[in-house]
This record gives sequence, structure tokens and C-alpha cells, in this order.
Amino acid sequence: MSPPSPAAAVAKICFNSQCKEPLPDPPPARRKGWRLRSGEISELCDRCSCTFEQGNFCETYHSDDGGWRNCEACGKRVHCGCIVSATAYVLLDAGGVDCVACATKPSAMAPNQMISSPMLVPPLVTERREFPAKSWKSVNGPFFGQWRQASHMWNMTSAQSDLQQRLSYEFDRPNTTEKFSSGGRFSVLAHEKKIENISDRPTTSSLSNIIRGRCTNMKVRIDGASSFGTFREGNTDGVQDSHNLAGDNDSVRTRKKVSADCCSTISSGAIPEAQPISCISSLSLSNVKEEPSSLGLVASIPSANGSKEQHRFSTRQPQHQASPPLSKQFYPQSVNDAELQIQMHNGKPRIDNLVRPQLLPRYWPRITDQELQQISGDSNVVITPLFEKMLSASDAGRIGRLVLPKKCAEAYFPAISQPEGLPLKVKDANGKDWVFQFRFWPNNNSRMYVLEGVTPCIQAMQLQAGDTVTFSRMDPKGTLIMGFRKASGASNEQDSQTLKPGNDFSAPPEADCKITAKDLKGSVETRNLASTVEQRNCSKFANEGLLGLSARSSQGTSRRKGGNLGSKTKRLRIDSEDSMELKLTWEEAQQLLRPSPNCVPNIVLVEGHEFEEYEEAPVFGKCTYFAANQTRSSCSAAQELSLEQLAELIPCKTGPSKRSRVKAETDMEVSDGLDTLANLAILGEGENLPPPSQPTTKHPRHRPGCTCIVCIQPPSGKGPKHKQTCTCNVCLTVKRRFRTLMLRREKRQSEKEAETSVKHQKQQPNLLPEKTQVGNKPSKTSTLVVTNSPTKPISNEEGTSDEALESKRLSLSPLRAPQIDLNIQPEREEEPSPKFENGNMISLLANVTT
DNA sequence: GGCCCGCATGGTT
DNA sequence: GAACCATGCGGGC
Repeated sequence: MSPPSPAAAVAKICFNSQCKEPLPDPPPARRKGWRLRSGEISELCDRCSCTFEQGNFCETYHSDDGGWRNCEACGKRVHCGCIVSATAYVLLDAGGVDCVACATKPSAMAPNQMISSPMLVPPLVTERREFPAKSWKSVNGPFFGQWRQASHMWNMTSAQSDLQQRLSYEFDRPNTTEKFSSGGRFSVLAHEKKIENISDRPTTSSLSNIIRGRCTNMKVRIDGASSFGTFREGNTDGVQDSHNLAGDNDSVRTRKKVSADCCSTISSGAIPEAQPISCISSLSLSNVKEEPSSLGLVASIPSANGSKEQHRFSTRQPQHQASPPLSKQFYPQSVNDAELQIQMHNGKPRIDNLVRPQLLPRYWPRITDQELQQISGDSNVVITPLFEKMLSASDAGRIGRLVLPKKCAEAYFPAISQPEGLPLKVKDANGKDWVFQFRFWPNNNSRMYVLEGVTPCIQAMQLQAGDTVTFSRMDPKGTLIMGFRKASGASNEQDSQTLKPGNDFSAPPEADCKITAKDLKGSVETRNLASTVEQRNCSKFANEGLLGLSARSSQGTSRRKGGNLGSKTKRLRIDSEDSMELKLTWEEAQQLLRPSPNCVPNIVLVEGHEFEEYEEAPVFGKCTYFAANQTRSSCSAAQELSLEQLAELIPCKTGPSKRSRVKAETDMEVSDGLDTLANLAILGEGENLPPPSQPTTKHPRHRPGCTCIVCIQPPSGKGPKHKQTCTCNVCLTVKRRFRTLMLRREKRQSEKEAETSVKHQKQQPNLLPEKTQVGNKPSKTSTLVVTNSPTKPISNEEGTSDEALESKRLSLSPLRAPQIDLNIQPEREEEPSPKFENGNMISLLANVTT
């Protein structure tokens, strides 16, 4: 790039040769830039001036030029190749340069293995308006929110890219700041004082400049929201669109045009939400560099749960909050946009500067200060968030393997050369040590890193798919810290840790409602969804359990196809989709719930909403029609099976293999929201019932939402088993139905025989069980479809017939004797015969029961 | 039969 | 198209 031409000023255009924007005649918008060789001051347009004041001028306009060097002390990239930045560095006697920030430090930096003490060389410059802001700006890079780099990553060598150096200089000087504040607190006021002290020198700028620059940055984020992580702080001018400013692909790729007025807006004092600059937590403080550039800002940002949390904004240590995609996805609408953007911007995780560019944003840690504090417990440690990962179904499953993002594993975990890996000691937020096996599998000429043995930890944390685990490093010991965050924007670590122990940590407060599914196991992962439901006057059902299932259902659905919870698009859709799904399912659910026949509800007022409370469990009923134009059978358990019965009935299945269970779990269809709710409603009643079951929608004739006993059954193997001699209502009902089915089958068999012999016997099928020969066809006929038939169930008093049927049932059942496979597919053999379909079923059944 | 290990597969980025 | 990664799945114990 060529230096600005003095002629530009003469022509009353911006001195910046890359801008050349005409300067307004009345000079208010004509602002001073750098001192020219002639002694005059260049005149810049407002925009460029702003950039200059913020110290971003060279980075903005000269980033591709030569002459960039790195501060010997801090590694910060300094442009030494133009007059603009002539005052931004100090030539060192021993060679090299120091940035002004380091050069002007009154004292040596705190010990930091990575950063040498700056030479206390007073600035040689006389006009250095941008100094503090410059320091700030430098944070910007394409990764404006860089977090302190992992220590081992800080061993920068000259071979490192310029970008890396530029990035890394900003961060990871935790120790330098520890001494900076006593009591672990650091306030901007103190900082301001320091700045003022420095500003006694002509080379420093005022805090207002800093703040202005900082806020400009915020504004940038606000305006250019979506490209989080790609804006360079301080690049507030729209010009950046047309210039390759960043020098890195990320920036170039995602740079967005920012409204040109942002600079002036901010310069005019509009400081968005960056107030009270105070109270930087010790943890944060420890990461704040002892220099003006490490200005820490605090903004109150409503947490997802509605409470306002103070979030520190450190230009040097942008704090842990939402990585862009995540934050965009999870932060509720309640979060003020501006705040959110600020948060997104400034809360950029302090991720490793070298690794971060390689990490997908979804792995960027967004652990909060509170979380960090909670983890650390004291201010003498430095917590460096490394990465985080949303647990996939398999991660949270029983396999006990947590798949680690490759780059994260390679960057932050010990290098392993053997697949066996090595044990890795990880401390959780409670200080408990866990030892995982960190290993890898060869995979497609690559590696797949996993942490094995995480199940106990995950269980202890009550995590499940969709939740997020965060990995941090606690210095100086370098201890690995494993935190977690419950899914959804509403829940954070605090949330999760305040949950009551046990699986039922999300027990609804409205436990008095019969249908509250008080035993539903859920999680806070869907609090955002809960809110959605609550908004729909569904607080009773808005319990996490209920919603959690829905969420899990979603996850289950997206298992294979787009099942990656980390999938950006998927995650971005989670809220809306699930919410919509809940909208539908809730309404449907209302219709699905029916009182027991002889039950009079008590009207309970909860949160202003009326709920019908039944002494007897509601039954779940929704008609399912098997054949068009013919209500052959209502697949409604409500008519004969109470919820309690169903609850007892459901578990009557032998447990399949683990693999089958897993498969069953993954069979869950998100589109079948009704099924989900159906199961919830059913299961919610049973204390002994397993966690929400997956609907069975494998029966072609059963529509999604079908509530028949077949469809509502839980996954195989769950729940208590009933003995063969069990006489509970459920078992009796099952037996009764089974008998009905058997009789049906026998009838069909008889019909066949009859057809070949006596034609009139078609109407009088042989009902004697002894003659049935169904043994060769096991059993899928043991359909437990709850029919709508008016046929009276066969009573238990049907002595010998019952016994015969029972023995036959046992012989027919593909399962163990006392168990009935509720997963069998009735459609095959129970497919109604042509006669049935001709509407003769009732009469046939009547015959059966007589 | 169930569990675990390790690899393979395939969807997503 | 390659890399990543979630998950399936076979085989051994």
C-alpha cells in the first residue's frame, strides 16, 4: 500500500489514500490524523479518523503491507512500515521493537513464562493518540475474543505465522494481572486512573478514547452481528469491506460491511450497555493484562434464565460467553439484542489463539465467569477455557465414550501416539477428580479421539445429550477442568448444580397435578422450551421432563440424519422446531387426555390456569382408525385400559439387548410429537415406569399419535416385569385381549377349514382352542391393539378356555413365557381378513365371546 | 445374553 | 472432495 498522499489533504479528501472520501467543507467532520513529516497533521474523514484513533488504522489499511513486526515483549503485531504507526513502537537497543504499550509500562510485567518483561523505555513519540486504543484494537484480530492460549501453545516461535503472533500477543498473560489488583477485583476506574497516569505522557490517550474505541467495537458487533468472530475490532468503517484488512481468511471471508455511522455514533458517546465498568472478577482479572489495553468492561447481560449477570468485557480477555453460533442459537429473545451482540462480541471465549482458528465455533468455550469462578473457587488460579462440546446422544449414552473434537483433543490434551492413550485426570466443578482414558481410534487415515469412562461423570453431572461439557485448564497446575452446562440458554451451570440430586432434578414445582408427570425424568435442557409452553398456559406440562422428552425426541430424531447436535444448522433450529412441535403436541395432548370413565375432576387452579385433577389417572385416548371409512377399531386404550393399567402393562416385555435398546431409543421420531406426549402422559403416571419411552410407530396402520397399547409401549426391556401369575388389571387385560386375539385367530383358522368343508359354517367358526393350529405362526398375532369393539372382553372366569389359551399363548409367544411382546407387529397376521374388512368383525367377535 | 471394544459407515461441514 | 464425527455394528469376552 502506498502511503497517503499529501495531495489528498490538499484536495480536501481524506488523507487516507484508500479512502479519499471528500472531506466536508466545514471541518467538523474533518479530523486530525497523524503528524506528517512536514509537521502538519493529516486530515481524515470521520471514519478514518475514528479508525486511527482506535489504533486500527494500520491493521485496517496496511495489514497487507510489509513492515509488520512483533513486540518483543508481548508479541503484539506492530506496523513499523509507515508514518502512521511511527509512534506505535519503540526500537530496542538490542534490536527488535516494543509496542508502546509495553514500552511505557511503568514496571516490569508480572512473570509470565511467555512474555518477557518489557523494556522500560519511555515512549519516543510525541503524539500518540491511538496508543491505548491501539492496544485495544489489537485485540481485534479476526478473533477479537481470543482467550488466553493454552500454555503449551504459547511457545511461539518465529516460525509462527504473523497472524498467530498478532493474535497471541493479546492474551494469556494471566499472571501479569494478578498483581494488578488486590482482592481479585479490578475496576475500570482503577484502570482509568492508570490510564490517566499514562496519559500524562503525550503518547497516551484518554480513557474516553478507549471507551469510544471500545464501544465502537461494540457497535460494530451490534451492526454486524452475524459474523461473530470475524470482525476485527475497531474496523468500524465501511471501507473494510473493500479492503483486505484482516490478513486472514476468516476475516476476509466473513467480513461484513458495517454501518459507517457506527463510529460517529460511538464517538458521540453512545456507549452501548458497557456500563459500569466494574467488578471484574478475579478470574477475569487474572487474565487482564496490565496495561490500558486490557480494559475490562462489565455489562449486565441477562442470563438466559432471566437474571442479569455481569459480564466482563475485556478487550484483552474477552470473556466467556456465547460463542457466536451458540449464542445466537440459544440466547433467548429476552436478551437484548445489543447486549447480546456485545456479549457475543466481548464474550468471545478466550480460546487458544493458535487453535481457535482451527476449531469450529461450536467448540469455542463459552463458559461464563460464574462458571469459572465456581470452578476455580479462588482467584489464585487462572482458568483457561479450552473448548466445549455439546454432548451427543452417544456421548451421553451408556457407552461411556465422549468423542472429542479432534483438533481440540490434539490441541489441549496430551499428545498420544498409541491408540490406548493415557489416563487423563479431570476435575469437575465440584472439585472431584475423574480419570478418563484419553485415547483415539484410527479412523479414515485420521484419528478419532475419545474420552472413555465418562459415564459416571456424566451421570454425576446429570448430563444428557444436548448438554454441554466444557474443558478448561486451571493454571498454574494445568489441571484439566470439566464443567458442564445444561442445554438451552436458560440453564447454565448454576442451574444444573442447583438441581436437586438424583434423576429427578427437574421435578416440576407443580407436583400436585395428577398429570404433571411428576416422575417424568427430564432435564433442564429444555427450559427454553418450557417457557414456550408456559407461555401457552401450559405450565403444568412445561416441566422439563415433559419438554425434555420432546427435546430428546428431537435429538433422537436427528440422530443419524443431521443428528449431530453440534450441527450449526441443527442447533439453530432447535428452539424453533421444538417449540413449534410443542405447540402442536400440547394442543394435541389436551385432546388426548381423557378422564377415566367414572371420574369427576377437581378443578385446580395453578398459576391462573385451570386444570382438571382426577383422582383416578387420566387415560390416554385418541382414536386411530385402521381402515378408511371404517372404524374397525379404535386404537384407544382409554376405553378399557386405565392409565395405571397401561403403566403396569407397558413394562411387560423382556429386555432386549443393549444394542436393541439403543436402537429403540434412536428410533424415536421427532415428527411424532404426539407419540412423545402420549408416552409422557402415560409414563408420567407410573412411578415405576422407566424414563419416557419411545413411541412405536412401526405399525403402518397406526398413525403418529396413535395411543394404542402397541404404540405407547415403552422401549423393550424397560420397566418391571410381571409374573405370569400376576393378576393385576393390566395383566388381566392383556390376557383378556390376548384371548380375544387368539380367538380371532382360531376363528380364522376355523373359517379356512370351514370353507373347505361346510359352507354354512363360515358363520359358525370353530372356537375350540384345542383345534386351533396357530403354533406354527408365532405370534405376531398377539396383537394388543385395544380395539373399539363393543365386544365384551372375555372374562377371567372362562376357566378352561383361559388355561388353554394361556398355554397356547406361552407356546406362541416369541418371548419368554410370562411376557408379552408389545413390539410385535400386529399388522401382518392380525391383518383383518377380507371378512373382517367386510364389516363382519363384530359378529365374529361376538361369536368368539359366546 | 450382555457388555465392551474397536472399527466402519455415512451424514455433515 | 476431504475431514470430521456421530453412531452403527461385528466380534470377542
